[in-house]
Amino acid sequence: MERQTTIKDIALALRLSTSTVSRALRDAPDVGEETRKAVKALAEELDYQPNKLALSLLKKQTNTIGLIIPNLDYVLATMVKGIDEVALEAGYTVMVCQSDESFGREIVNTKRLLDSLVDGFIISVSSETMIFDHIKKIQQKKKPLVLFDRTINSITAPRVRLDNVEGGRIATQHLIDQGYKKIALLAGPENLNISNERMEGYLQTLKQNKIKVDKNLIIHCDFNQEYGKMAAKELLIMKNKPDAIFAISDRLAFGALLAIKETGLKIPKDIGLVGFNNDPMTKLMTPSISSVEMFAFEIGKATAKIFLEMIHSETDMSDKEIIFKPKLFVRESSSRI
Amino acid sequence: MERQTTIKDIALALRLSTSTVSRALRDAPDVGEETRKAVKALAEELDYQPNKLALSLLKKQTNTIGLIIPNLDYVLATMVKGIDEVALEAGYTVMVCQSDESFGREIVNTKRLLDSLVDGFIISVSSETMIFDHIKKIQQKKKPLVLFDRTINSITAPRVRLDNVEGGRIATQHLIDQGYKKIALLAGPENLNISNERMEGYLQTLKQNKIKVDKNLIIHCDFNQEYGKMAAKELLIMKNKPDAIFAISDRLAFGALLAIKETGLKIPKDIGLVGFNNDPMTKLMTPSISSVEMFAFEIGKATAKIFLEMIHSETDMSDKEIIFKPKLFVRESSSRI
DNA sequence: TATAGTCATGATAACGATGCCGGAAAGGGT
DNA sequence: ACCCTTTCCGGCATCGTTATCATGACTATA
Repeated sequence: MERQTTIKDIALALRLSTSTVSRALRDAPDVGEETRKAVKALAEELDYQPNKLALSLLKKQTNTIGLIIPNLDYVLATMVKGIDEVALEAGYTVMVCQSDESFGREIVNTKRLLDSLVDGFIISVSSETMIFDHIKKIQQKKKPLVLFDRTINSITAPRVRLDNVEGGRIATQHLIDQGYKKIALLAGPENLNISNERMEGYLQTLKQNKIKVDKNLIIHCDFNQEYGKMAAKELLIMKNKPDAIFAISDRLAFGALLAIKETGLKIPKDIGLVGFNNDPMTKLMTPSISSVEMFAFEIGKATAKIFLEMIHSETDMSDKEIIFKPKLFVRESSSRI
Repeated sequence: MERQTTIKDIALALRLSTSTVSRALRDAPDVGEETRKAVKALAEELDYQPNKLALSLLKKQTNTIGLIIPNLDYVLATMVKGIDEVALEAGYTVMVCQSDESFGREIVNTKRLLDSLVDGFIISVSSETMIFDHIKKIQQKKKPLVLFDRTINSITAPRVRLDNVEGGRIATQHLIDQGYKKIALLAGPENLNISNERMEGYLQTLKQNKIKVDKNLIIHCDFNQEYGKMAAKELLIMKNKPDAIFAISDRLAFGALLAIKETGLKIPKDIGLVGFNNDPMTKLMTPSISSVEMFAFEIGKATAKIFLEMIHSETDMSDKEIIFKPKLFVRESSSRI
């Protein structure tokens, strides 16, 4: 690890004070023209890079964003890309930490990032997280915080998310419009907002269409193909089995697709299927799977923008909420008419 | 942004010097037992956290790893997870930067991370990268550097990767064993190591089996389903069209699968298909796709371990190379016998 | 009793940069 | 000849922490 050239080296070489060198490099007004040129020339020659640590220590600002996410699946990876793009543009670096859907890991990550003195946090909580003390701690320390995708109602902070209820509605209504009568719901973990909201949309739509809710047709499971497959199997061996499945995520839908194929049922004739996220893979399956687009990249960008706004302006934004409207992409798996 | 409690606050409150407080907190030997207790108690009460910036500035060490990757697809996300796990364990935080397969972005990211004074770099290059000055600069600054997955031969640094030639061999040999005669290759970008190595394995195996290489059956394209589909279509409308396709990545294989389906050819009867990466999705396709497992998680962990070794030991490791052996998972898309 | 040796603590410099203040030199106006 | 303003630059403190050296009080030893 080579010693970096510092402002002091330049000062010494040119018989100037460090103050003057510092000013020259920053194009401060009160520096002689020749001095400035000499300093810049030497800085260039010695490949001088200002030491960010020293600056951060002084300014109490690291230009770093702590990003905590539960995993790196298609949707989150896309959101991260959006966040990254905006942050980079604004001169911020993003520290990504995966909680791996574990409450414990999320706490460790939060602590780590707090210790590293990130300027603020962007968080999407793990599915296990039901206690939010670690997040409250961030706010106690008055660090900017933005929640996205999987938001939390009991925390007052700006949030960016999809209108999941609406997503549940359009998916369910579409299935009903296609003539499906007994629509099952493959839901996510029980305490997860996004899952419950999509379920809410599902329930609302059933009621609006005067379809009785059958609780047996609602199954919760973790976001994982295997679980999705098992859960779908459970549904398909019931006496009163569904003629359509609305999966709260595409991963679950992929699992369901496998389960359906194994039972020999025909899609979309015998049974319909709609997923959520509009994963590019949905197009590639046979049959292709209808899915609800959630504009992950845009959500990521909007999140980063709000974060930056929060950092740069003094106004309270804690009640700001940006909600994206979902859009259904109809494909073979649910096109019966 | 609330003022953090510092060592000075504690010193002032207890009428001690900062030196003593510092020693007490670090369990240094020459501190009175009572003093130590008092300091620790107060530190606890005030929720004191040592300022990492100050420490880093002093120690010239940030406990941070700069990770540069071309994207966050399944394989890389899995590798990142492996790296993250090992790094976290060792007290390091990973700064992930996506180059998005762009040479320019890769350079910007490198510069950023260098400026942020990360302790070292772990890099998998973008497919555009053919000039390595930015990477050489890292080495000039004597920062530890480990290359993984997409490594570079002209740079002397420890590397962790798959035996891609072997991967190409086992995939190709498998297709030959299944009775396929005219095996096409869906290759990646022209200057990408991993793609060329897999191609090398393909070529070797054809020669060993006395099969003449038909250059028309080798098509290069970017890692993207759409391109994969287009390239496969090109192959399938040829007069002398192939009876099997070996795709250098599963994404390309997914595209190829679509193309094949559209032509109405039967898999695996009329045409065989083998992919690379063993993406979980390969199991879910219809038909399921045979694929070469590359042990991404293990590669990630091994990479991080080497990095840590490099940081902690003084011995030169620049010729260290860890090579994982691939394993073929045979599925429906190539099981003809 | 003089000397050396422990023990607990304090003072100071340092890491690399910036911000504020003050001062010398030069120029301009009366 | 005097004062006032610019212009340009150096000195010092500061950010939070640790390392090194210094100091003072007490104890043990000959």
